[in-house]
Amino acid sequence: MTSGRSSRGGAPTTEGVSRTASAKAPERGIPEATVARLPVYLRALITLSDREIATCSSEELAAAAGVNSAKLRKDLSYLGSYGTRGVGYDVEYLRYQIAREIGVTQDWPVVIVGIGNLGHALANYSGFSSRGFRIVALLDSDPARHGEPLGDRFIRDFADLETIVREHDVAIGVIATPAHAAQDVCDRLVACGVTSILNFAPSVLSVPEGVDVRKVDLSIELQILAYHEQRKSAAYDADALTEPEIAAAVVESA
Amino acid sequence: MTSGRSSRGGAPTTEGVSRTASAKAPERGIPEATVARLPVYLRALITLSDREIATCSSEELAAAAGVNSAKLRKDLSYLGSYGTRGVGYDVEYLRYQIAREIGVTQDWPVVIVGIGNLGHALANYSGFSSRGFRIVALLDSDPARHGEPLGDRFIRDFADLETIVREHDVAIGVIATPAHAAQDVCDRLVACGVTSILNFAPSVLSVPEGVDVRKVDLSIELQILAYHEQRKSAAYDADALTEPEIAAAVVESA
DNA sequence: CTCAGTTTGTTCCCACGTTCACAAACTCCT
DNA sequence: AGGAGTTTGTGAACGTGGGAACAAACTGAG
Repeated sequence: MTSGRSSRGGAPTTEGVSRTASAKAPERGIPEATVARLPVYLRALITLSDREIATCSSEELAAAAGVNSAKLRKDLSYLGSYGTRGVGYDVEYLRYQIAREIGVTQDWPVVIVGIGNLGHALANYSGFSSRGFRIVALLDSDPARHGEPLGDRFIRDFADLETIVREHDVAIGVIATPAHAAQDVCDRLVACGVTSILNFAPSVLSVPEGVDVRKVDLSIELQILAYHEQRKSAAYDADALTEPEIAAAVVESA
Repeated sequence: MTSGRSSRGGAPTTEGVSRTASAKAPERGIPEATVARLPVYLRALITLSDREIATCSSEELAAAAGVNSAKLRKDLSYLGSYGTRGVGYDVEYLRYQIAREIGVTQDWPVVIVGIGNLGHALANYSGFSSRGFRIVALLDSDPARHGEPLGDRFIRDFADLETIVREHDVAIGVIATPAHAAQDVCDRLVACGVTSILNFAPSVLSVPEGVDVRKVDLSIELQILAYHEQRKSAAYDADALTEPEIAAAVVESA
């Protein structure tokens, strides 16, 4: 078990207290960056598993996941020592361990709020159900949509939210409404006891402590690409100019 | 005017050389984390602008964008000195400067490949067109879908890709196909000269140097939420156990 | 003009994340 | 058994990012 530890963090600057309340003492603490990659590793392992590959090296798995092998090994080391030196990783075993660590070995009931174009796409998305996420309700505030069949469910009234959340013990909510409705929906979800929210609406949500929000913003992703694309073109332009011309252009733009 | 001054950059820590070769010397280098936030600031400024607010402080803008004000000021400082001390930022002016820096003051033709549920949602998404992104083609390899109207376009054959890309000088492609088709589509896009790709398919794309890929993966986002959700529950469980019991449980699971 | 009040731009420092490089631990062959 | 070859797990160096704090630069009142 290598009780050593040490080296991590090192300076307990703002901690000191810590032991105050109850738990929180060990805080196994898998870094956030690692958590974000675990699902990628899991998918790569599932692919290998489907191809009936029993064992793989960190190099192979890293290639399948699109990362550097040293990073992969360090990431996996936060979970424990699940590999064998000189051999590699057992695909099925590692797959199970990662799935357990992420929590996808259990069933997660999910509600989707806002059944427009995106909501339809989400409701039909097979990637949800295949990873332990079960859509228990599709909610919309527009009465014209109530009762409409979608996937293996029917669209229901957003007013039924609280009943549904309590009945199915829902912890995760997906917001796919227009931006102007997102904060209201979010507040309602939180009030019902939902503590994790995936937000597709282009708006900043404010939530109380203890509630996690992740946002997916299509427009922002495109803008980031546009920025880099613009710089690629600018690099060409810069090559076409001599240094004095660059200096002149800089002054001009100021 | 403030001709001289500058003061940008400040600490030439690891630079020193820099002046060596031709271009690449200045390399204004906005940090990636900052680039990812600029679209958020832009959206916040547009909201303020719509409310006819002429000026705002870093504190106000930071609140609207959901970030810390020191971080916001530092981010903006990479673009230049666009604020006035003791006053704040001119909303319209800053809005324009950020839009120009990101590149959304110009028009970006975009093709979407794979018109399933998600492709439909993307084609109808207003956030694209409102930020300078113009969808010039919706492509799918399924002949049954060709000619189908969607938004203000018709679905066309994927085989037309090269013609369309050359005709409209498309630099950005969106992949919304099933996972198994994504790498092929990606290769075709790259071969036609597309250098920025937004990938919605749950697969790792490999591209040559110089091509940017960003991925949006709904399933991964949910899994990250599930991980944190699981730990919240685990915290409760831990509270219910005494320390020896925790130790026992840990050993057992290993 | 001067002074008090306000807000930006920047510096400094710490925490986090990435990568290299290598010892430890395993397999396989002779 | 022993040694060569392979691959993991991790220590250490490096780079990036975040936040507190403060000097610089502005406004406005007297």
